[in-house]
Amino acid sequence: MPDLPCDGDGVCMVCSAAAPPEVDLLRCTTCATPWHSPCLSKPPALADAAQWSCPDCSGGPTHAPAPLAPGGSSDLVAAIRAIETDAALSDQEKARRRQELLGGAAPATEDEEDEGDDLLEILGKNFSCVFCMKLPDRPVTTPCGHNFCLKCFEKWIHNRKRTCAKCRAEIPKKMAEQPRINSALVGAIRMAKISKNANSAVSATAYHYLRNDDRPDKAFTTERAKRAGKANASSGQIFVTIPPDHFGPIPAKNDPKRNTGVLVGEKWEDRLECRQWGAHFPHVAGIAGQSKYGAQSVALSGGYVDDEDHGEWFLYTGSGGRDLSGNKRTNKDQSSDQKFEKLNAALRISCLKGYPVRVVRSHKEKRSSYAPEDGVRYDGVYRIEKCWRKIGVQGKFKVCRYLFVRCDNEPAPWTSDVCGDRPRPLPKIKELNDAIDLTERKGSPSWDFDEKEGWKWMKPPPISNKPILSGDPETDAQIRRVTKRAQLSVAERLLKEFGCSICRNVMKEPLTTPCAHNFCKTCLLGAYESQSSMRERSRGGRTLRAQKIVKKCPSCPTDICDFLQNPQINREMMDLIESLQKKAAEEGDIQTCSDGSNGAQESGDDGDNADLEKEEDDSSPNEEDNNDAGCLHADDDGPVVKIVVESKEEDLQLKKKGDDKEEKDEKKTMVSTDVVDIAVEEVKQGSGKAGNKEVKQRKKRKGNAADAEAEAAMDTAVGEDARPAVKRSRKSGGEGLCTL
DNA sequence: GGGCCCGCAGGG
DNA sequence: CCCTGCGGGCCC
Repeated sequence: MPDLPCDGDGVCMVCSAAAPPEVDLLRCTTCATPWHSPCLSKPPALADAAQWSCPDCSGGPTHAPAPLAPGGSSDLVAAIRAIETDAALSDQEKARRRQELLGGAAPATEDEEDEGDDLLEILGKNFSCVFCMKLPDRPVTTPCGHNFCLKCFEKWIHNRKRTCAKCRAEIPKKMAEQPRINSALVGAIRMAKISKNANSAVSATAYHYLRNDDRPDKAFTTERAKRAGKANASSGQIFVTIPPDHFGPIPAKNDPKRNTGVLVGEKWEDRLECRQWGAHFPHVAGIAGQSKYGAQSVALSGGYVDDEDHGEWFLYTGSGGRDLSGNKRTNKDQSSDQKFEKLNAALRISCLKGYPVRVVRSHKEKRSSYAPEDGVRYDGVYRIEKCWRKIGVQGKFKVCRYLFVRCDNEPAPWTSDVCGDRPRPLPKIKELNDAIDLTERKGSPSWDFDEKEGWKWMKPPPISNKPILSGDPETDAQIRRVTKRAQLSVAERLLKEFGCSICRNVMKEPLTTPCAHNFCKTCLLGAYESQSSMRERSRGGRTLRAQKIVKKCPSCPTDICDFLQNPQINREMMDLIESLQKKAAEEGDIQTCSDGSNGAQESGDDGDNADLEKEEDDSSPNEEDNNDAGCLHADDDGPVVKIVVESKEEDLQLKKKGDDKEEKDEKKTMVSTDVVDIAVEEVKQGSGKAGNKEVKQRKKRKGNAADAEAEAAMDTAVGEDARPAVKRSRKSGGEGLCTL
């Protein structure tokens, strides 16, 4: 028998004793509900009765966690589970990754802990449920702008109270009957808690839960290719425990499978297998790197005729400047200048910093005597001593050029030496005479030679910005999502929770509608500005009864007309937002210097860079979209004002994640049929276009080739799409084929 | 050996 | 999201 309280009439819902004697009644200190103590499965000791919280409020078994908002901790749990089940990881490594996942960055620093505390404090100061005095669990917000736990609120309502416990304002029937959880608050509170509990409670629970989950071991055989062969395969398990932005050799400690590390001369069948051992991660691309951070590795596979291989040193060509239309991945012919951007910029950073760059050679490089006969081979680390541009051998366009010189403690696979490299004089490069944009390292290199210890990091290697890959695409995608969130400061993430879905900025004077959507006061009111709540109708000479106008919430079909009569600012939320903004502003400095963009700040090398940037001919793409992305607006239907009196049953309870898309589509169709109604006012001009885009995207998802083509035709005809036709052709070609 | 094709991974 | 990319299978 579950524990049940006394009902509204004071009748025990367990034993049905009407009006039990007062001594047998226990009042919950949290929700004030009376309980018949003899019927409790675990009645409190007499001494504790004064402090007693009922099973509903104290988190007993009936108090199962509510389904979380989309993108919530279920992602997190899945990601943690993946770590736990990864047999390739030592317990220590697992712990480290869990921590990374939960805390945001590798070893949790004091700062982070402080941040968590601060935020919880801020939250606690601004929010507390009047009933339980705690941070609201499943928070609901009254139209008068006060926040409570759902449970506490329901208890209150259940006791036939129809006024706000805080301000005594009347609570509308709808809110009383169907309170909505304010998911913006849920997110904010949860994040603050996670950031606080990263090292203790949360991870401990997760750890236990996952330890017991003995899913079959994926071992090291995972090959996720869906079709035979590797032409279009997924890469499979990653065996080494380095993040994809790890520089330098792969040491034994990151090779839990063999405990040898990746040794010079190791060979693999192909690029996918090479990737699994971390020597060079990209599946197709020749350069692994990030434009503001550096390049970790390159592949020599004969993709660029300008390459020139001399074993201990070689000349490498940058990427780009080629026409990849027609759904190609590569193309021998240059058709435009390469620039020091993207991966080419990454290589240049490695040059400036003197980072070690891993090099793999592929059998596909036919013109080099150092290339392996078959497969892909790891040849150790090199440094990029100089880079520049020149007109490529094809004669028309500029290419980026890089001088790589070997600097590895292990001998190269082709030498009979037993020792690795020693610093050697730079080779004389003829083409340097007509080099453009020459860039050389000015400061001392990060990776350098020490007479006693050989090649080593003289300056600490750059701190990784990425989680370690598992090779399982789903897991990695989840981890990426989680860490991406984690990369924002906690305060920023909290602020993100408080975005107004009309103006997309952090809310000013937030209003919480009875349907639990949040907007800036001015945005929401502005959206209905020209509408009065009643509409005088006259037909012929006589005046008809005034008809009530329905005003739809901008985020859902709920009529919020009554709420709009006298909307109350959610003061608590407003105060919180202000504290957070202050905190985020303080954090600002720290954020910017930890994001890895300290790339090319070596003394004095900036002059060069600036020059380069200026000189680059600007064939800037005519982007029709700004980065505030159509997708943000796409689900923005704007408030729809209509005059129909209809009772639409809303079932917008907390939806499970994954239902999101359907919900959106549902909403869309609903609106489009409703638009027949008399007055339709859209908040945003141009939302029609956004909608159009959304439709296009959906079609694309469905792979509707005919529609896509019609669309493309329309684009051309209307001239709306300013992209060059070649760029589209790769995409449309792909679509056409994949549907058949 | 060359051309075509396209799933996938990563950068921004 | 959209774009890029020194692959790999397959057909000619």
